[in-house]
Amino acid sequence: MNEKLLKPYDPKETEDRIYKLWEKGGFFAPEAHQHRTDNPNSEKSYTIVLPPPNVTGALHMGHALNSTIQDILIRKKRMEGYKTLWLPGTDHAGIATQNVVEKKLKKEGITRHDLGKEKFLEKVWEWKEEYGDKILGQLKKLGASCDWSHTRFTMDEDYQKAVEKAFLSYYEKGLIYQGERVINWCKRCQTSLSDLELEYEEEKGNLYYINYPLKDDTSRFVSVATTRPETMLGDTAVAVNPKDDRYKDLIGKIITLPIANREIPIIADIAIDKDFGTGAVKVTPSHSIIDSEIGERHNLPKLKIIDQYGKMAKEAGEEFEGLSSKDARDKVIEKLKELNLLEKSEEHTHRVSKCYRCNSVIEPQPSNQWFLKMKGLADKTKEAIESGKVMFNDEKWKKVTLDWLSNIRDWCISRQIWWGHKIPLEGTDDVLDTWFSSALWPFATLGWPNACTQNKNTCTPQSGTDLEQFYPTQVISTARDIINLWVVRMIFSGLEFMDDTPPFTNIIIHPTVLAKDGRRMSKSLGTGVDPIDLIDKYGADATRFGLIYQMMGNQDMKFDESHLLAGKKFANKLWNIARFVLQNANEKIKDQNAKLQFKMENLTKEDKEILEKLDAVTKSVNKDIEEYNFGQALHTLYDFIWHDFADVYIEYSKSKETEDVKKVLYLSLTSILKLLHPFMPFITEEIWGTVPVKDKKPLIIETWPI
RNA sequence: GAGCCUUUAGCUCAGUGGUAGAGCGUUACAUUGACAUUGUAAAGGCCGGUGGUUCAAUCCCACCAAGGCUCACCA
Repeated sequence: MNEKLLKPYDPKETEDRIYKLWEKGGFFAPEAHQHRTDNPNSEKSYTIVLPPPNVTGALHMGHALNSTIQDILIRKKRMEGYKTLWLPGTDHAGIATQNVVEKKLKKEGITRHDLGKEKFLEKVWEWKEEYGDKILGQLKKLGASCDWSHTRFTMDEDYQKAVEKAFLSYYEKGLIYQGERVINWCKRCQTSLSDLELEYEEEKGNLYYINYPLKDDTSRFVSVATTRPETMLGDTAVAVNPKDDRYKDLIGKIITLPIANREIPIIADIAIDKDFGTGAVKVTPSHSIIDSEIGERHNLPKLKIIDQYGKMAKEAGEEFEGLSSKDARDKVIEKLKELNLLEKSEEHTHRVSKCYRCNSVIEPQPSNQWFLKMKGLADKTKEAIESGKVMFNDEKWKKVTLDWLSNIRDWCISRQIWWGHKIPLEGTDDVLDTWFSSALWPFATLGWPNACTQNKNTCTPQSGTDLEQFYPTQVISTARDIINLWVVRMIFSGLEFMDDTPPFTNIIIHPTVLAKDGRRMSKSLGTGVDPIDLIDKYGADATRFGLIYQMMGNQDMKFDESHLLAGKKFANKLWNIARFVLQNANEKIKDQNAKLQFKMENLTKEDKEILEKLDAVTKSVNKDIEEYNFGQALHTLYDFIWHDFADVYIEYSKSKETEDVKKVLYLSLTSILKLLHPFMPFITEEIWGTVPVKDKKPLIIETWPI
């Protein structure tokens, strides 16, 4: 027996060594299957693109879980003889990365404006080099069998060309347009944001009821309810529902807007809910997206009274100019009280939209931006999902996604930040929404558009290119919070640019890893867990085990470290099982390779039972992995290995040292190692290295036992 | 406001129309023989609440409660 097995298993020493063995052997490359002679899958490719982590920070538990899921799939397919490619990379993450670099500079007392654009971008690139490599290094620690020679970054030179090409292609088709519209504006980041880049928080505030006097009869009022009285300075109408009997006679009448003393009309619009507030709404077309839509329908003038920093603008009136909106609000209320026009105020909880990157309150603003028309692209995407060309692992996401696509607005794709892809047209310094480039990930990473045949609107890949070999991919695995931001956009981008071929067939939305108390894991809450610490403490295999063992169904999981302890114990158990079996494997077995023959009639009841169970376990584990029930597969293996094989059969074998028993032990061990390898790749590879098999290959490229 | 999910042992979770299961934790006993990161055994649950369907409900249905998620232009 190999002397290694006589010592206890040491993950720290083993894991780095094994990982190097795999890398040196070139086993992560798609060609790793070529050593096989009899391989029915040799022509089939199996591709997964890693959701590129942002270069903002470090690996978190979600990455660890997601990478383990993808690694399980890739390792199994590799063992099955497929031409596998797991393509890694990182995302430049526009606003997020610009913000972290700005924060770092702030500690040194400088702003990006002090540095200037060019110098600032140099700093961001330095950051990217440091953190981009770091996070990929952490994936290696976890055992991720990515093909590192295919590593991509969303701002690689080729990738930038792909982004340019995609933009111009939309533009030439008339799908991208520029226009002045009210958009979501982050006054901290000084940029526009798409509807998806907002987060909502409940806030307690007040609902103020203000009396607006009629011009012709100053004794009559229309009472309007608002949470933001200061915006009345920009009102250009009051709107009521056309079916609201209370106001029918007032439609078309004129109101004298208090404080500003402007004349504004009372209009009728179906967007108004009769039952909320007073049923009459002040309309501020410049500072509310809904109001701007009402304004467009009625050709209302726009009055921009709040500037890009959230301060009152000149148009708000001299006495308000320069005030913060809070101060302006206080002042407006004071004035209304003086005028005796504040009818009442009541407590009101409402949802405030905030920037998903810096948490500042969003200030809707009219702004000249670029938009991508969504209707047609959304319809294509819906068709692909409805017809089953792309499938979610859980039906509920299908429904949610289709609903979202049915109510979609045009996508504001321009951002006023410095870090990102420049809009490839003259006359603008804007960059693109970071998700515009992420949307191209499944094909831009594979050589699109250079790998396409010439003179075609859609792409037919040239023979032999990565694009031809590895597109479409088979499965994408990601977190639920980026289904709309990313997954949907990849689908329509694939359909648009790759000849109606969706970028993947299956979508795995994995559980969210929560802290044990059910709260979100986050650094600022102090609830975060660093997967690298866990790997140090338990080993990568045990960390993977702990995560997958807890992943039953698609429920979010409250992360419990005790499962990692179970994984560590299990690794030890496996190590000792191997030690026992290999101590007992005699010379004869060593010569016979893994294909051991039995005479069934000679086997005992116990022999037959364990072999039958092994067969059943092999089949169910295979099926569970194919159906993405990873937790279930691991439970099955755990129970079989520990309780059926070790507790029962190994104990039995001690009293019955026949040739057949040794064969059964040996055969079971080799199958177990193979079945367990996708889940716990390091220890299984290490043990495999000591197993006496003829013409043995590393386990990572051995044959899957079914 | 609409939709969805969860509730089972101290903790994290499986599960089934007919005596309730795992891991971790706890308790007792066992140790030079693959493994104390072990083995054997034990304690521990009116399966969130109330009604209904059924011979029979933790499971199916309705309602309620608590917690969570997603979407939406309620000012």
